Amino acid sequence: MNEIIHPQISYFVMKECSPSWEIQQQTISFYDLVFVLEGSADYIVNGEAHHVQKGDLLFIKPQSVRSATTTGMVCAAVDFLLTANEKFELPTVSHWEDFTDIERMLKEINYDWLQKKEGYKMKCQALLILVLHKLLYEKPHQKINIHVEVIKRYIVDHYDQKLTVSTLARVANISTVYCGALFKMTEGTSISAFINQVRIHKAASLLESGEYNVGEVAERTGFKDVYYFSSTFKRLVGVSPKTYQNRSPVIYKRL
DNA sequence: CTTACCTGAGTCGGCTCACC
DNA sequence: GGTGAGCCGACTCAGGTAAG
Repeated sequence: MNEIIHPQISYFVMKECSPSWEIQQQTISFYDLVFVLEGSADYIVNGEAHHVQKGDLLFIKPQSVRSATTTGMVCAAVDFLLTANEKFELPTVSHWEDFTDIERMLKEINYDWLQKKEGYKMKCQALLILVLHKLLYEKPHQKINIHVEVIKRYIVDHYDQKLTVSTLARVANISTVYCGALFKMTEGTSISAFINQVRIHKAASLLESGEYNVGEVAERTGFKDVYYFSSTFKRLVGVSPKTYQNRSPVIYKRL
């Protein structure tokens, strides 16, 4: 699957489909995404029947044969194309417990698509990429834990400062031990590992910039000890900070 | 001389588990 | 959702080597 794709929206609609609505059997030449916001519908995709209802996402690939009927449904549908070397894969049907974010973005696309003001295609394309990113990288049944979100955002905003679990627990207003356990359970990684990951990602971009030496990068990313920074960087990235910097193209030259 | 890196010892905070 | 205890690994510090 591509890390970045450039979907060209050919058709977008957000509408209420009456019981008389139907799609005749046809082979499509585009990607078709249908998000059911209310009601239900019966789709047949490549000979396979799918009953979709509120919260269901239907994903149909190009060259698929599809037909559909409904007893009444509110849905958002988007048809899009990718360039020849781009690919996008999702299950034909997936169910989303919490689709408020997706619905909000689809409504935003609808708002701009209907107005067709200058630059609307660029904005709709960007919003569709956000929707596709969410569909691809978030699990449909994944519940976002508000405490963990608060902790992660605090870490990203304060990675250059001394961060302890007790500080983060206070920020999230939960106990220290529970904080660590909750984070591990939700994210699958420990808090300290997450902090290191954020710091090393930031360090890598500072090194790439060529503006700072290894010691300055260590200081700017919250590492008190440049040697500890160096060993952590090497453990996570695979090469020492200096080697990494030397391999990166120069963006800024130090004076 | 400066910078980067390595190693070993000691300390302390975080993680896990059992339990409430 | 929270606590206590024990273990372990992350981290610090000091001392050293190597390369430019």
